[in-house]
Amino acid sequence: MRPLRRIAHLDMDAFFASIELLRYPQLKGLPVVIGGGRRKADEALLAAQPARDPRFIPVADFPLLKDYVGRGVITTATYAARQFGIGSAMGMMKAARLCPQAIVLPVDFDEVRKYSRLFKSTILEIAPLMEDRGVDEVYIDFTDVPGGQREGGRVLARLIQKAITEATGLTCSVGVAPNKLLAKMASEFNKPNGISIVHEEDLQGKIWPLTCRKINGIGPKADEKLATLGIQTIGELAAQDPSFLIAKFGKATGAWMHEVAWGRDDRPVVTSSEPVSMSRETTFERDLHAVRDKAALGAIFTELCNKLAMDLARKGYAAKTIGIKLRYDDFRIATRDQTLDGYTMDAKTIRQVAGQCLKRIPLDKKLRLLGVRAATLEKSEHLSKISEKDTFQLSNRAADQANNAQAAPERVANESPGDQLF
DNA sequence: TCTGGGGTCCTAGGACCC
DNA sequence: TCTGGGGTCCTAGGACCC
Repeated sequence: MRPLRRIAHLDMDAFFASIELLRYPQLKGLPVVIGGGRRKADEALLAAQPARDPRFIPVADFPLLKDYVGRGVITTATYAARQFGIGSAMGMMKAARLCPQAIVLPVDFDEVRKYSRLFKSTILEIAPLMEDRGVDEVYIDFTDVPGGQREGGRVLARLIQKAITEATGLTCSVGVAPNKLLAKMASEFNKPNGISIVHEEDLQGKIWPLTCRKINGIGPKADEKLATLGIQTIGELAAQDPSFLIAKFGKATGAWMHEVAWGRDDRPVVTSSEPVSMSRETTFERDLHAVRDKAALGAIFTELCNKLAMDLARKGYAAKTIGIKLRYDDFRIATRDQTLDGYTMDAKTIRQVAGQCLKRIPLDKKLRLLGVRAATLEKSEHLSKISEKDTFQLSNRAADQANNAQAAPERVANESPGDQLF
């Protein structure tokens, strides 16, 4: 008889912050927030107050550092900091208001990577089918692993949780359920350091009372739209006619909503996947203008292209599509991209094509972010040797499209800042 | 006092081809 | 000559996630 499908979702508790608490045990129990990992901001943090332990800076002192780190966000907050309403992705300045005494630490990416590898390798020694969902999160297929069926998966979950804590000194939360959708929700039931088991028959009792927002894939927009339709909980969503949801949200999304509300999800645990795109982007310390800050922007742009080329080379990929992204001072985002005839991983080529993309965007408003993206990737060893010249010739179609874009009415002929800049 | 950086997937329209 | 339908590629934007 085929065993029941048991899928686990595991995520590390307050990962970035917990790593720092291991290093500085004297901070245990205190509100601590971790910065957003902007290199300039981290350097400023470390340099700010050499008289004290330079890393222990209360967030209240952040306004003094505003010129350097004012645009930072929080990656993780300790549970003590969360008591004050501080959470991930919150701006540093807002955190400073909510809890002025909270200690701010910069992200130590080397440490994060080290612990990430450690907890994943610990899992793999016990359960081979693991899907990577980021530095601090995985799905695990328990179905055929010894202990994976005992007590609905609790026995194996306990074993893995214990092994991770022994290997890393950190805690994690685990949910085990018939599929990824329910496992992800279950892992949130008992944080931190918890285990939750969900069975198919728990749908009505444990899942339907939750708000729709708890579904992985329903974000703020969909949640708001559901609310305007009078649908708050997953149970209310399940009660809707599929055709109603399809009429409101479109064929794919509407049908999907109905399925997940009934706890149905047959996505497999995927142990490896090919990247779809790679990108580099940066938010400037102050908003920049295409004309007035031409030199600074140009240097940043070239740097991003160089880094992207290095990323491609390091990971062994070449790209056929090069694109750019920018964010205006009003937070609106614009993107442009261009597909080449061949593949490239060359920094100069990337810079040139990205520069042409930039020329197709109106640059009248100030910018706060610039990014460069490589897509339509291919493993570079799969590619036959193509001469560099050929790789960046635009296809006729791409060239036509670029020309059409240049002729577009929103573009100010000849006087576009893009022309002056590039 | 706002709001990082790196991703994935979906939609929709137009070009182009059969 | 007119008309239509399907399939694929390309581009832009947006929602969502970690």
